[in-house]
Amino acid sequence: MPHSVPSVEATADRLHSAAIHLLRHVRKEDAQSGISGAQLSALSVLVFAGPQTLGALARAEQVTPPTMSQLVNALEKQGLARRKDRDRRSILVSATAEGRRLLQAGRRRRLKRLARALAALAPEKLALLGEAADLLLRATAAAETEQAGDDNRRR
Amino acid sequence: MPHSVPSVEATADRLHSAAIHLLRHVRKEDAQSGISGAQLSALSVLVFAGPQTLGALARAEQVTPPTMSQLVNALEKQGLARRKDRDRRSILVSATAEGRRLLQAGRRRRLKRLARALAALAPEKLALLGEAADLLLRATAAAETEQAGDDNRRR
DNA sequence: GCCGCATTGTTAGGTTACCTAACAATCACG
DNA sequence: CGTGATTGTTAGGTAACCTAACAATGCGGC
Repeated sequence: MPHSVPSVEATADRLHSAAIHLLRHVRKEDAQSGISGAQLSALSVLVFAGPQTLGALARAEQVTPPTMSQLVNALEKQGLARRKDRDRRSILVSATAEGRRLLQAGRRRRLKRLARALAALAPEKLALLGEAADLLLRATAAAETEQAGDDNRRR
Repeated sequence: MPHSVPSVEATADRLHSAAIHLLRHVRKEDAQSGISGAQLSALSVLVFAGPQTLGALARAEQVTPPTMSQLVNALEKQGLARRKDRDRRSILVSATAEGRRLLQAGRRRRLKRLARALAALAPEKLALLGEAADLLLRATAAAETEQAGDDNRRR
């Protein structure tokens, strides 16, 4: 087992840890949004991935349909999302303008906090981080689609 | 507003997104651990940061003391953590050997999944990711200690 | 020494997030 | 058509969180 070159395992470990700390850091801003983490996260999917059926949204959030139904109830009651019939059994959930506003405001707070943490870095370090983020996004996205079949079979 | 050099804001944004996707990806393994996400996360702090008072653990998990008390109850009932008196009002919570085992097993599953996603990358990309992880860890850690005073004042 | 005040946890009681089981309705397709 | 798979919701329960109130202890000033 070679280890002279950066091992995949060690890199995975450090990335994992970094991601945990990063999100723990920025999540401190979320209290100010006035809605819960679960609702915020669902809303975020709606805003960035667009309108979804309830089932798709549940899968995206790794939650069962009844749970998502109730989260959407809460979001609707606050005017942040809306149900719309697609055919007569499935529905499309989408964010309202107010939902988008609330989400973006919270997101800006998160990013601002993260930006403060990055402010002291030299430009080339920043560039390196940017490139790393892109690599990571592509790698996890690829792994998702690969394992989509797997996961479906497993449930 | 300059944008020729990689802007801090844009980089923060991509890192944020990458971290979210990364954790969403690996979290799929957690169901197999048999305990809940909240318990797993608290246990992880105990294993990696060592024994803590209940209050410190609550702060680390960004949760109130009663909530943490109840999480620790659950962990104790399963033999994964243990309370120990420090003086006669404060207690030290620590992971048991079984707690450490369970945590490490889950962690290995997470890392394995992440490693699979990284497997296709060229060695130099891996090295880049490793360096990025380190940079990030240091940057967020520094920001934490800086804002510790701030946060204390705010509560 | 001791008195007040801050620190540390727990109890009580409530809300929200999540689950499984059961169901209702609709769609798709032979 | 009618049967089986898909899509949501209702019902009922547990776990995760909160605030308020409290009990007990530690600690610094006098």
